[in-house]
Amino acid sequence: MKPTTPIYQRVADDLRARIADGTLPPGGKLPTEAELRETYGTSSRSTVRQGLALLINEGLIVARRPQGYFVREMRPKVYRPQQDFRRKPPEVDIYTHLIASEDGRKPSQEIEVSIVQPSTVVKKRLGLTDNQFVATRRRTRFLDREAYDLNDSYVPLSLVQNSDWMIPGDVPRGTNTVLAELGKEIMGALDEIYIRMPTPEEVRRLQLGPGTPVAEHIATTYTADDDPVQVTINIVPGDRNVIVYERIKNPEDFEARPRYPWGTEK
Amino acid sequence: MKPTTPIYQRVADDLRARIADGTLPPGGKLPTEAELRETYGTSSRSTVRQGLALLINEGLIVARRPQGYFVREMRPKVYRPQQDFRRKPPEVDIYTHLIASEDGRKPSQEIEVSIVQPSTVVKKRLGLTDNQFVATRRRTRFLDREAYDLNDSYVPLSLVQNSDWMIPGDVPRGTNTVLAELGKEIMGALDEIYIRMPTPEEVRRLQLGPGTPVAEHIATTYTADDDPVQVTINIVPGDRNVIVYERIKNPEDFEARPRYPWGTEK
DNA sequence: GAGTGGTCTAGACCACATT
DNA sequence: ATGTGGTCTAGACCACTCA
Repeated sequence: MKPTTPIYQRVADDLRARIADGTLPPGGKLPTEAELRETYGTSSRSTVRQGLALLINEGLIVARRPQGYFVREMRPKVYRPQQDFRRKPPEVDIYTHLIASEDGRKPSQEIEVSIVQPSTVVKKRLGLTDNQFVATRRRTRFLDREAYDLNDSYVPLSLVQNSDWMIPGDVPRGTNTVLAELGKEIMGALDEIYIRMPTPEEVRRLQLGPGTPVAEHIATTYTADDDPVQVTINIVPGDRNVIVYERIKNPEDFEARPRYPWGTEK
Repeated sequence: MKPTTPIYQRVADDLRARIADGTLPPGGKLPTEAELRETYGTSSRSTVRQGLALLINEGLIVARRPQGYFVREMRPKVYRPQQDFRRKPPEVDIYTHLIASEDGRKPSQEIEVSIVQPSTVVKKRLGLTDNQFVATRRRTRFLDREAYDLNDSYVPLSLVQNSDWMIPGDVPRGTNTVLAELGKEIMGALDEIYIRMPTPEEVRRLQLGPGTPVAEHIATTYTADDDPVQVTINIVPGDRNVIVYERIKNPEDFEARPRYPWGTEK
């Protein structure tokens, strides 16, 4: 009956409990590997490191060489409201301005426009055949220099060739307005949210710490006659965002709705 | 300039590439630790294990002792549609029936009802003072025996005392109907979605593999006069779910909307 | 019984930030 | 210069499943 819990598990469990009850506060310093080795009997260095690795992968602590291990501080989360789709379609390029008004931090973005072969994910959602190309706007968006999401939009090339959509910079009136001028007014959208660990590429672009999962948010927008127009793939780091949706029975009540009222902490 | 990449990184990078390009298909067997040790020169066992640990934490592989390491197979994702809030409020307890009709798998759930002191998360959203208690329905929901989410609802105790809400079983007409009968008709909701790694408790209850992140979905429902009624906290494992929302400009078009049409794979 | 991964030991040398 | 974590070596014993 007695499957004595491994030493590295006890290390992780004890430290996790001390983090949970506040004995080790956010930003606080953990014992060094040498100290832990002593605390938990004469175990070897890799054993305590194995325990610490668990906590790193849970996103609870970070290692800062050569200062030691520290309890991770959650940066304030970004308010990411779902736009009211009943009054106006979502405007992707004015996102940063929306956020700027909610928060003291300065938004900026890097935009890169190109023509590519669509991935199967994009192809399937736009209903494309094999030899059709798509135009893509790849954005990395920052708040006070810190990257806070990746946002790549795709539309069939035939649709936007020679339009403002292809301008490699901010489109002040919003890309959806451009699409409306091209006869593709957005009337609805389907959002899919996948939860997963980031790829190494995403870790690099978003400077993610270990143990930070992401949401992959795929939004497909449609015209009134169910014609898919644009696919947007949004990579949202879990440690600096909360995704907020509002649902309401009667759209006319919208003004009275509670916005996201809980500030920066859950 | 040449910071030679560590051996364990090369192990992880190579294997990750082979998984990405399909050389190692889902369910396929990786080389054993001994084989990898040989492939990457005379390195020691812990070195290759360190590389494999990276892939495990990325959710790409699993270790099955004593068969070896295998590429993780994504189980078909559960369709989790956003109910149409404009026609009827969400009915939490008939969730399982909704899903049963979309999918061949058999749903079941365990429900436990109790009275507790609210956590700060719940207290804040329900606007409670310090000495108010809440009633809670904790559910673990299964599909073909596999747990696929945790769903805990909270309402002020004063509201539902002696009502059907407290029945520790399925409430066929839905808990929101019960609340409506108590004078609290749900007219809107605010959804927050946090992305994070699971707690050990969640790992246990959902039998999560390493490297599986979760979404914590907090839904707060309101009456027409902005009175919070119920908080539901839903823990959604990332490896067996996709969260789907639909947005639409004109509610009357709803019937024509595209549902989630992409089956079990992204 | 053979082979797998799980746990652990007892060292080594290194890069790096702070003192 | 010191002490930290990062990487690596070269073993050990164990539990478990499969042939």
